[in-house]
Amino acid sequence: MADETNKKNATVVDVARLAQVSVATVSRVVNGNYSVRPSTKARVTAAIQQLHYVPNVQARELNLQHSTTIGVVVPSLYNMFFAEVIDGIEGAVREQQYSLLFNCAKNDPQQEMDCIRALFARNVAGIIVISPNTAHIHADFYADVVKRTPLVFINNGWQQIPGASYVDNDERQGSRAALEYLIGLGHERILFVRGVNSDSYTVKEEAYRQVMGARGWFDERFIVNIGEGNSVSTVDRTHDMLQAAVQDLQPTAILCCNDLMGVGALNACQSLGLDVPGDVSIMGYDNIALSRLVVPKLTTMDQNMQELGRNAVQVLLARIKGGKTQHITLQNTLVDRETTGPCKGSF
Amino acid sequence: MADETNKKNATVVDVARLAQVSVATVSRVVNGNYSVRPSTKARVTAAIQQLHYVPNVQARELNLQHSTTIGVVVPSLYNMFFAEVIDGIEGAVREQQYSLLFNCAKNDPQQEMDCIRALFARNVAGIIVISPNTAHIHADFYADVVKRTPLVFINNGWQQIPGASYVDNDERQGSRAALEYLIGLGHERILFVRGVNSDSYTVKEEAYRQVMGARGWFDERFIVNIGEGNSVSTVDRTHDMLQAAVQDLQPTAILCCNDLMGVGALNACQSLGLDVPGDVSIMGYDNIALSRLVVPKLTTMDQNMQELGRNAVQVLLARIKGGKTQHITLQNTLVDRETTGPCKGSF
DNA sequence: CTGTTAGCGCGTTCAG
DNA sequence: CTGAACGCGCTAACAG
Repeated sequence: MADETNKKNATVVDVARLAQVSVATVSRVVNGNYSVRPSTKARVTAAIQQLHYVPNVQARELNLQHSTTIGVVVPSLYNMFFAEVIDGIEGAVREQQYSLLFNCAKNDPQQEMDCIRALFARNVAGIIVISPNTAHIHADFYADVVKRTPLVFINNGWQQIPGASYVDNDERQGSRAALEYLIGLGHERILFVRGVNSDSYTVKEEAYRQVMGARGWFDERFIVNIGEGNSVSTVDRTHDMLQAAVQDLQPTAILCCNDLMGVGALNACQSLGLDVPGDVSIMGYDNIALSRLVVPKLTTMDQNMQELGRNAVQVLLARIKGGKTQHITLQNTLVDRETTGPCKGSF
Repeated sequence: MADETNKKNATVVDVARLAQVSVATVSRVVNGNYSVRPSTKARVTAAIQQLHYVPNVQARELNLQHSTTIGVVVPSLYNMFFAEVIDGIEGAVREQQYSLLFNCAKNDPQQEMDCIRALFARNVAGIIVISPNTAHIHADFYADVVKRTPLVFINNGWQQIPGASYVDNDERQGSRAALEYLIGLGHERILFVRGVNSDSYTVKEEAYRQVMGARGWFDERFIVNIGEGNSVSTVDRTHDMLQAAVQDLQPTAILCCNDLMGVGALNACQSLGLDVPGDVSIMGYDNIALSRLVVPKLTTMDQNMQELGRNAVQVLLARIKGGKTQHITLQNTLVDRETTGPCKGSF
């Protein structure tokens, strides 16, 4: 009822005055770290209620010299992969009572650096960078960042920065597993579809060369590079480029570096009138929601994005609290759905 | 060279000491709001460089009594709709040199309120809530929020909170336009697909009833409710439920309340061996990336998510700077792609 | 043009 | 158990 229509938010001083105590006492009941006589505690609590008092975290952090905000930088929001990783991060961050400062670099190295700098100024306790563009950023830059604040990279295979932590997937092993699975189904003519501008494509291609080469099946022409691999247009470009490749090379299976390409491959086969998986088997990589939305549902390798995010938070927080840097590697697991099946021989 | 390996970040005091000036002078060159003799300015600048000094925004804001952080609350990240709106928000926020505190309510009203409270404690300058769950939250709650901080709702049709701002799409008009388009193509037997737990479905259904009723074509059975409409499983559930409905009712066109349902409808028709758009036309709503990824590409109504986000930021900032609340309504425009075509009569 | 000082909101000594 | 005073990093007001 005695509702203060005062615009300004209440502070410890206001509460102290109303409760007839000192600001120190207010602080004590708010934080509950020192004993306070029950009767005065009650008075303070009442005052807090009445004033709708909420402690100012900024002021507290300034005083305590320690932040409870962590920053995250992501290259784009247009690949669900990132959205799902962020979802994992956000959940873990909230559980720990931290807050999340969100920045999107829009696939631009310059903006990526700007984001990091902005985060510094905000006095974050640590930073998580998803799929950083380290190929286009001075190595010194992140080396300097690490001197200032704990840093965790998610899915960065390009270069190691001493002092940073890493949470990755073992995409080399995952790619091998995918290929072995296809081979187990009887496939030999396996097309490999990759993109540009990400180290992960290269890692996967190496696995492909090795597995196929060991069996004497490797053929350079079976590697198709469809260019930019992380945008919406990736699907269409894959669709277009693969129609020709499939007709020329007559593969019985196609392994794609991500699900966007996987869907593009699926569309291409359907445009060609081929049955999937009757005539040709298709595998994606990532297991983003999209892979479950198409018909037939895409068989893929799960990059467990949620876990990527949760692990990154855990590693970061451990580091913030004085622990060491870590390098966690998760295993990709195969999600067997509807686009793969036994090889029926040539078609 | 003289690289201070000191863990602590440099402060104005450090810079002042090194440059042999007072802290006030440092502040002046940093903010450039008062004139400083070029020679001393140079000394200060040099010291800043040498110390890698970055102003502490938290401290500045505490002093200035005004925040440059805005908070955003989103119900989920698993519908690309939200990801794209956030993308718009993030871009606009950065342009204005503000930062974004990100919170995900995971479709839970309780968590939605917790997010808002956490934002208060962080002393945000204002808050944007996307598709709030006002149906399950005390009206008082948001009424109180507005007393403390500027608030903008994106896509909230449920209830008006005095003192809040709104950025919406005119989904009523958009739905009418969609129907008129279908009718112009010769369709009369138009199935309407909706979900639960969002006011937007009801708005669209009203438009459907009105447009169809005016022509004497309305039939209650042509309204199909597929339940939860914003999750990944929405597509599958629509797929399942629509197969029966399409066989029973023999529609020549299907209007869906969002693209997830649109894709489900497309899958259903294809499972039935029907040609889209030859046998039946399908329209989605939203124009999320997914609508461009399926084959054939989905005709849909564009909710211009980017603009939703950018407008929300603009409205919020205007309010923060002392302006009035606003209510902006955007128009949905039709995106004519490959799932709609002229009605060939019954099939 | 430059230096000194007060105070933003808070938690924590240190005295009582 | 409680209160007074200090300082976190910064900017604005006021002197010089």
